[in-house]
Amino acid sequence: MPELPEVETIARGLQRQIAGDVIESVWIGSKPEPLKSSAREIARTLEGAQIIAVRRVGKHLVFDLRRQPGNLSQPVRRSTKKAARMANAAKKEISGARGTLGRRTETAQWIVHLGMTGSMLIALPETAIPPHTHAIATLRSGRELRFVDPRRFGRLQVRHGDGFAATGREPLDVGMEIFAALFRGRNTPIKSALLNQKLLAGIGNIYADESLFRAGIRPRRRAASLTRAELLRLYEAVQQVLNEAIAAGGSSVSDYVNAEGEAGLFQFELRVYGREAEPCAVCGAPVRRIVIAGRSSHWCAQCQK
DNA sequence: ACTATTTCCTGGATGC
DNA sequence: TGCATCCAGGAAATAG
Repeated sequence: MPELPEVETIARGLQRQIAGDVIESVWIGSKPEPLKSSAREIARTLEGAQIIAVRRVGKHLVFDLRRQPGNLSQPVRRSTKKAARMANAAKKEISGARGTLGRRTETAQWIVHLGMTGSMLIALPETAIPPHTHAIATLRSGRELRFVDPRRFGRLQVRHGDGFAATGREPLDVGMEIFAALFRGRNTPIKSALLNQKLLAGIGNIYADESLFRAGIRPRRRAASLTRAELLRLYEAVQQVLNEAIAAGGSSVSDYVNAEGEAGLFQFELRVYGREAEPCAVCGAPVRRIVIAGRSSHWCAQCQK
């Protein structure tokens, strides 16, 4: 399931391959459509837009777009000096790192949440369209961007402007003091707190379990009961696990593949997730599985207190 | 204001 | 073999 490292891997692949490309047309199929914006609004926003950048925010993929309002995809006319000047200004903006916003371009964002089983694939049009393909964006380069999601928990959305923000802190950017403050006074199990996207954005079931194992903290411990030393261990464990997982291209435990359709490798490094009854890699005690907030939680009773 | 539970969805695993 | 049932889980909705 795509969590922070998986979404980061996909975003990097997309950024490398399709940044600068232009979306020429959009097809949205299947009903009910997995959308937060209407199909019409998504098509209207994406068609003719240039992809300036692709990045990750929490578990969301964010496509930063730039478009010429009221001037879909046809080239800018240069019949007058004024038009030429404006075209140059627009060009400068597109090639420049972050120019001032001109009158002739506007920014928009395509926000994609992959849910449990979603993938965003770069494909050539001649390759077979896999089952459960819910949206296809055709690019000027001739390639296609395909949103595939068997379990349909993913969501597509467009926004005007460039202000999409995560609901919670980025685990890899947050400082220790703010991290510790997130859990202060919370009576919920630390496992639930780690999954709460309004606190930290991007951690899901796999990396919550792995982080707690590395930090030596039982998943049922009340968040507020963690000592400063434990919070520090958790802080470091979260960053370590996420960074290692990103370096390994994510964990492919179910359907996850990156933008090129390749699996990750971090599933082989998981120490407790999905290892119920197997011996703990550190002490040999059997890994346990309990349910917290309706989610499987894997842990070692010897190593975690 | 918080916390806990239910719901959505479908392929794969399990059970009889 | 076949059919029914269960399970996985992110996040929004609902309940307490």
